[in-house]
Amino acid sequence: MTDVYTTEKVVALDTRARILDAAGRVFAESGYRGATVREICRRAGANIAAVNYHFRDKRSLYFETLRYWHAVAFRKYPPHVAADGSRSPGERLSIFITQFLSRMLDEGESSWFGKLMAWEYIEATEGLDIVVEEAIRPLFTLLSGIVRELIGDDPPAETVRLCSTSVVGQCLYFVYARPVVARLFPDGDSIVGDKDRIAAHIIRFSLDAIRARAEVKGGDQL
Amino acid sequence: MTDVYTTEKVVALDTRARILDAAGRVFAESGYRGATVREICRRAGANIAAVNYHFRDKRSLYFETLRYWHAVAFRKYPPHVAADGSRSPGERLSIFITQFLSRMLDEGESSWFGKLMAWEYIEATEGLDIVVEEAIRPLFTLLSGIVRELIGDDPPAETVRLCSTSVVGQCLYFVYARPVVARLFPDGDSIVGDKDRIAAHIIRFSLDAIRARAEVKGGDQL
DNA sequence: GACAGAATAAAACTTATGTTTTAATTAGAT
DNA sequence: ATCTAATTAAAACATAAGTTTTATTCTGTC
Repeated sequence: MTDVYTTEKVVALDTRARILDAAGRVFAESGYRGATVREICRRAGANIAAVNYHFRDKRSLYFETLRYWHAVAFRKYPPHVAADGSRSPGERLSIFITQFLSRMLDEGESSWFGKLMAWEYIEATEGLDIVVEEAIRPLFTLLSGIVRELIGDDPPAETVRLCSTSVVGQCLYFVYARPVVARLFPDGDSIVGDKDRIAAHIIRFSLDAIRARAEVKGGDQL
Repeated sequence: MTDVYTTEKVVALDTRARILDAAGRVFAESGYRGATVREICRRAGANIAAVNYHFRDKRSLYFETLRYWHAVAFRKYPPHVAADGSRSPGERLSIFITQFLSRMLDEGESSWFGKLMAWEYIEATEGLDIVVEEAIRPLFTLLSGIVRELIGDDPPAETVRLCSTSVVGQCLYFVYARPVVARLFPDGDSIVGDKDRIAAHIIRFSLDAIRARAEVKGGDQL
């Protein structure tokens, strides 16, 4: 019976894996509400009933999708790179911002979880609590540490929170607002889609703002 | 016949106006897709068929709602206040940011159009082109002028664009990300909802970043 | 007071979508 | 080779939402 079970599982994984793959793609594109079970199954080459059979329902499929692609994304973009103590805080902020943008803007499946996360920001589902605790909070804590160090001299927690939020807000804007930005600057030289230029700007803008905070603090103390 | 017509119009406006009011509220709360005709009519105390009778369909009702509440919002928050030439660029940026946040975060109907605009950023409808041209572009142009003046010395258009975008991005983040921020900092002292503290932070962060850009430019020239 | 047209209301219709049922098929064990 | 359990497929079902139809009520005019 046990052997049978494993062998059967392999067969099941074929369809199950194809659905998880298609679900990652479709949920990333359209969000939870916008995605349809029919579209996921169509792309997976599976029958509609397969979602019920392998995952119970759309909601559970979504949770499984979050879990699965979270693992994939964090293998590709390990956050500890931005925590590398041998680098300066400024370098670490650069790495963080570049990685944070890549997570959401890259082509292909490595960015699916980042896109799911971006969707949760603006269209929260029941999965938000898990996403916050397992993905957003760790990243935000990492970012806060970098910001705290950049300001120096044990700044107030609220200052750190707000500056970190400004960094995240700028990044997310470039992910969400692409249709608007594309219309504002329809000429070809629009920055939309040029991840490197976007990253370079956010890094510079944020570093300047945070360092100014540090300088003022020093000035106050003199 | 003409007299009859005006009198009839008054009667029609009763229901029509109530629907327009309810539509502003519901579309602002839930966005175009999330809003339902049934809910709008329920709140308006009108029959479902009234939408078809007075506005043809949901899409046209939405366009009318945009048009109507756009006028209301710009009466309440005239953008020219942030263009007042007698004020310093820094003051004008403060006014712009405060107004921009108020447009979206205020209680009541004066913020409905701002919320509709915020929805268009993340869930574009066919109305986006109109919203961009009639509401977003004028504001962005105003903001760009302030930023250009803050940097000084005729900065590259792309620099102005990017810095302006950073300002807008920070503002919008605080509107969208409230569920996430509320979970990140569940303790009472969360900044969510404290519009004034949010505004003060964004003003400071942005002014510091933009002024740093100005200083470097000056430094380059020496 | 009766009539015409506008406005409202009730109900049905249509489509999209998640879910479930039931039948057919497939794979492995004996 | 046959049987059992797992898997897949087809179809039906249920619900929600936009739209439309039809009947009723209301308003102002003659």
